[in-house]
Amino acid sequence: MPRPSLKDQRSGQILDAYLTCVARFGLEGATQERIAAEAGVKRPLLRHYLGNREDMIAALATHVIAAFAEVTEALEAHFAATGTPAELIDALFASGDGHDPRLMLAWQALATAAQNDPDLSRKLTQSYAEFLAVIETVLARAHPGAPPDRIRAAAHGITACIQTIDALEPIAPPATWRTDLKAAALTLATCLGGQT
Amino acid sequence: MPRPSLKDQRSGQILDAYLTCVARFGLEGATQERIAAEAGVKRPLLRHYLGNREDMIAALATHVIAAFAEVTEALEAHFAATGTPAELIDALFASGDGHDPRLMLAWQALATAAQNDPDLSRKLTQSYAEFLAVIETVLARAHPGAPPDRIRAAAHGITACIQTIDALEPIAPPATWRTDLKAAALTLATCLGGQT
DNA sequence: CCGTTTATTGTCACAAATGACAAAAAATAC
DNA sequence: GTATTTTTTGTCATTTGTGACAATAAACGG
Repeated sequence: MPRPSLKDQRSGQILDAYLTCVARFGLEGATQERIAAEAGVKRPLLRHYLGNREDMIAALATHVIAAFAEVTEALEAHFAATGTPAELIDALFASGDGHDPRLMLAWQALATAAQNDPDLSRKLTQSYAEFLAVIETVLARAHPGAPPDRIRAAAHGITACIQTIDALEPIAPPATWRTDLKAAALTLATCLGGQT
Repeated sequence: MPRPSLKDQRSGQILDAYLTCVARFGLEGATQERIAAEAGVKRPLLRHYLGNREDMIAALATHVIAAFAEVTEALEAHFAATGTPAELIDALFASGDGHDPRLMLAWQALATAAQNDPDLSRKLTQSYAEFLAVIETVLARAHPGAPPDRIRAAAHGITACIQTIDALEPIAPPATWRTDLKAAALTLATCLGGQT
């Protein structure tokens, strides 16, 4: 019988290196040389496991969207039925926990490249919408009387704070910025009950 | 005497095309071919007016930071001494007004590339901080009793909403998202008075 | 008209990225 | 040990990006 396949393991390893490079250099800056160096393999292996450049981008998009969905599902599992918005915010802003800034940076890079790719654009929009939906669910449960408009707005604002945290990461922002963005998210989450 | 110099005009024209390409393809994806095509000039002109690749990036960074500062100063001139936070939010989210989504996208692209360029990183951080400061000034004037922490947090949240609007632009988000993000910013601006 | 300065175009060489294929090495079943 | 399949490496041509220089065209003052 054949030699045991390392396809899954190697593919994951290369995809992770790809993710790192995209987060650091952007989508066009993530050359095969850099990816191979980051992954610690020879360049032809990239083609062997993930295909040509187009295939690699598609694989990365699938990976990022899947990882995003995983985060979303984990949040839903933990907070959809129980837990306060404050706990949700705590979990979202817990640094290092299960949260990977590379994911959002790669998401942004893909979004930039999606301007001429309606299908990718649609997938990214959907993944973002699903994330929003979970936040809305938690907020709506904590504030039954709040109007849907306010719930939606708060969910968008909270998500924007999270997104901005990761987007600012490359310029090494002052530590207070992180605190302030978390506080802003918390304000949005708790202010729903304060004023109708 | 010499032929009249078009340096300023041409430089501006090329820089604008550069900005467009960076917003669409990212910093590494903005090749000289694309820039020249976008600007409607031959490629060697880029070198003639802006220098080599490194010079071009520096020129773009200067341009983006200057444009950002211009927006900041305009805001300060209009709202620092008078005007409500609600009017500020209205101005910030007025589409097409004087606001150019390419600017924020290029800012992000530069930020991504600034990971190995401490000087650029510092300049970007500073431009962002100055923008924040103006928002804080307006909020503090409207809510004299609010603690500085809350003011800072609100300013960060509002800025995050603006940043996210532009960052989502490439994927052509639903119209409600824009409305919701503006509503979130408005909530942050007005919620300061509601609860101490 | 002439000279000077600038704009504009053309062209070359060099480096980097990518795509594609061939070949060697390794591991497992039989 | 042999065959088979997979991994891994090596190497080529093609394309693209960049840098640098030369040459032409144009505008203005004298």
